[in-house]
Amino acid sequence: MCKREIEKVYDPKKVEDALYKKWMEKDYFHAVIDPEKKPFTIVIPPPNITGQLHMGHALDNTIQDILIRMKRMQGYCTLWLPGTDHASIATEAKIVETMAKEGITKEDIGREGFLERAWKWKEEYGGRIVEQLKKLGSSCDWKRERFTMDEGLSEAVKEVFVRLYEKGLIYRGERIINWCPVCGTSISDAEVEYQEHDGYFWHIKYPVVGSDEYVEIATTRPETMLGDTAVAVHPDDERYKHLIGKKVILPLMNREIPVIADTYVERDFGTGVVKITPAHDPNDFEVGLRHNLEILNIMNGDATINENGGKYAGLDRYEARRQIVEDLKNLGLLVQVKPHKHNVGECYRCSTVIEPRVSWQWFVKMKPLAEPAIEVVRNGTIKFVPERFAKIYFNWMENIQDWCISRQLWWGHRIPAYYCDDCGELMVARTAPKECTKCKSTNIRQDEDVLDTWFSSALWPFSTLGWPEETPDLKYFYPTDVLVTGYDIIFFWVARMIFSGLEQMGREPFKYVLIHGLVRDAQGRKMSKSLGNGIDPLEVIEKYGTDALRYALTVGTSPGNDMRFSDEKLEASRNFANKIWNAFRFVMMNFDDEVDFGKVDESKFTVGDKWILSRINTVAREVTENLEKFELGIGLSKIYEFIWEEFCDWYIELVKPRLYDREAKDRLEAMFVLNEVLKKAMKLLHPFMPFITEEIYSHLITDDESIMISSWPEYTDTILYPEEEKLMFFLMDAIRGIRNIRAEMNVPAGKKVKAFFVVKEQDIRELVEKEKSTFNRLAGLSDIIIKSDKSGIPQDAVAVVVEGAEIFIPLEELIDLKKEIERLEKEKANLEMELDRVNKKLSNQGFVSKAPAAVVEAEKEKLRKYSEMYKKILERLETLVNR
RNA sequence: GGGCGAUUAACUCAAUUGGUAGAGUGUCACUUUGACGUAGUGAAAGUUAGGGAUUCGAGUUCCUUAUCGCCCA
Repeated sequence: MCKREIEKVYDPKKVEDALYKKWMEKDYFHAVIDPEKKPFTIVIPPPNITGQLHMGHALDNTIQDILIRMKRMQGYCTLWLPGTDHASIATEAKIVETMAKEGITKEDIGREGFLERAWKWKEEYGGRIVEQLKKLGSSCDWKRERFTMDEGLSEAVKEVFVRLYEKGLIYRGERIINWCPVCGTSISDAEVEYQEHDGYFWHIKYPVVGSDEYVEIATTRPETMLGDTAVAVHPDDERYKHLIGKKVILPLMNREIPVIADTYVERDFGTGVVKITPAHDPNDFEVGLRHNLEILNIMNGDATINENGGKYAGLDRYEARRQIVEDLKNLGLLVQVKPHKHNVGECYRCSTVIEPRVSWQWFVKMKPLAEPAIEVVRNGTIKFVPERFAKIYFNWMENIQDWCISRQLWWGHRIPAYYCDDCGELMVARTAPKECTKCKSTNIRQDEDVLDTWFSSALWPFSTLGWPEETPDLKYFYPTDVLVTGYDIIFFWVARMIFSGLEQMGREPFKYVLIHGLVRDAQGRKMSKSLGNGIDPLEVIEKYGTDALRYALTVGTSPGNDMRFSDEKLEASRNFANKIWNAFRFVMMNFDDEVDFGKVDESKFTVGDKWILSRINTVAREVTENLEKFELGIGLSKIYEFIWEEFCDWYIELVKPRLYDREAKDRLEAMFVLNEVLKKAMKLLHPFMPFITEEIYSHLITDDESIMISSWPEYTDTILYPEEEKLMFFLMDAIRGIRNIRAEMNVPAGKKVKAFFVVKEQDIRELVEKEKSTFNRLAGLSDIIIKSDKSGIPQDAVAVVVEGAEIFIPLEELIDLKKEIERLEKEKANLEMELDRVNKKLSNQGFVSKAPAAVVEAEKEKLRKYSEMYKKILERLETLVNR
């Protein structure tokens, strides 16, 4: 160890980047398969290449890094596999946007040209977020970094598509899907968000053919009537029974459409008559199938009315709505317009109102895949943490519809399906067929569509490890251990990884799903681009350092709950880093240049030495347990309290004289304990605050090249000193008691006072004798007189009653008798309350017979202790009052 | 409409087999003591949203009401 001047204030900038660089150079993040070791694997939720690091990423990756770093130190072969997602829709939109600025459209440059641009964009900006992840200290195995459109991962996508197709689990069909007119593509059910809108119910009359009767229907989307192919009533509805089988005239279009009976109709809702538009409503589509109705598509991809819409063709959907309502009104067919709140589906990306629309798409048949995926969570093979998220998962999986996977986009994995233009044959193949398998024509073309981004990320836990190749990585690291993510993508991603892993690998993709909440702003609002209330993690790092950011994101949080993020929290975090730094600084300043711990004599260990060694040992056990149960917030608090309160406030204060006195006979032992405890504390803290702990550790006396690859502190029975813990408890209790009295009696801070310690127990007596100077120093005493009874103690003294001793401080003229009596009365009342509570408990038969013996024993011990203290207080009061 | 979560000190949150409610911030008083004022010492602050049940014992389990938030339909 080299002694040197250490800055008074910790400056993260001076160490963080350099340390990360060192770790990279030393290759510590890289996992090398070792059959002797157990693997521990996490795959990163791949951020979008278009993304900018936000607090959500910071939290998610901090949690993963904490788990990974602990496991690495515990000796697992630890792999944290990083990578990025091509984010089909988001990326395509981004590139279209930049092209628009140059006045170019996709169509201008064509598919090839567009993809060229997209890849160029990816090469240029796709790595940005990866660099930002590094600023967080993430110990990812960058040598294994993957991208969802890598060659290997693309192979995996093709392979899965073909396999599912061959098993009949992927099919192409003309079905109703969610269409986003702005993104210009279909999206899956999961990608639709429902938002309450203020709308209207338009009540419209449809004339019945061959009578002067009308039926009245109510609709929230009148423009869809252009595509009506029936009206429906409930089969048991007496009001309309006579109309079933008849026809009505569809106004404006003047088409005759049938009146059908279907139990889907709710008699009590609206008028009890429903218009049926199979091409533009999911429920109507089902009705249409049951009744073999015509599917009449009236809309183009950009949500304008198509040629099937008669005179309304070419109008935007909302303009068409306006005109249709106007026309109906003029025809006298509009009965009434009622305001109506209803939920409207919006595109999760661009918030455009979704248009349900029938079209040819590719689907994954979900039922057979969902069943085993439900089972593995049901039977505990995969556990959600916290458990309640399993319910959300079940709810979704049990009600799942087939998954629409085709997207009308160019950026993504192109669907490996081919059509023969001569005979119409459909071919699904891993490699493009040269000729039609049926008619041998070479006139074939590939499907234009690409796959949903989530189709490829669903394969992430195994595609990144080399699948479909049987790679050593795959064999060793799969299934992975924990997946860490926010609750917002359970449906999008977690669920799909589970069924994909089970289907392709025959095994679950991970054992635990650790769910965290959202990071909100100081007012509790969701951080969003549009609100502009987002806090940039990189700015935070710049200002407070990465360790402070990570601490602030972890402390006092519990899994699955949202958290607020504020400057106050960051300041507290930074202060903690500074506190640690100064504790370390103290140690460094007092170490000798040459220290030989080989000469340490354990018999010279003081009560304080043994106490702190015993405590860090226990803390190590507790923190390990917390981390293994994913209780990161609790674990971190324990380390915090240990370092700040036990190590800094007490141990360092205790040990100072032994260091200042260069001749002290137990100076070496003090240095040893400081080094030892700081080492362990840094190790326990390292997963949370990797940089400062590494920096400090590198200056401590160790055999390790880096804290990152040092061994995790393990609890051992041999470093457990209950007797010393008890004595230290007395020491701290007594000192606190004296300090308290001094403050209450307004004794000037610098004034030293004499104290009498009345002690009965031998071990405490010995402690006070041995640690006399400690008491003097920390409690502001000038002298301590140890006695076994109260004889000879001046009357005008204040009394401090603690467990194990009665301490008297003669304050002479300083004492205010009235005040002292008041104080003692207050204490008496407190003790009476405690005694009352304990007595009630112990006199309760139920408690004594049913509570665990240890709990009863603890209460008895309290009774003994409080009675003793109570007795002393009474005596004291008596002497003062009788004076 | 169904489900889930939250409601704890002035503020923000913890409290994971049910065993006398804790922290950070803030507040008040004192302290230029040789690691740290991004600090130290001491203090004040809570009928754990309301009601009920189970239990020897409930912030924790169950039921119910209220308010807020989220997810699903």
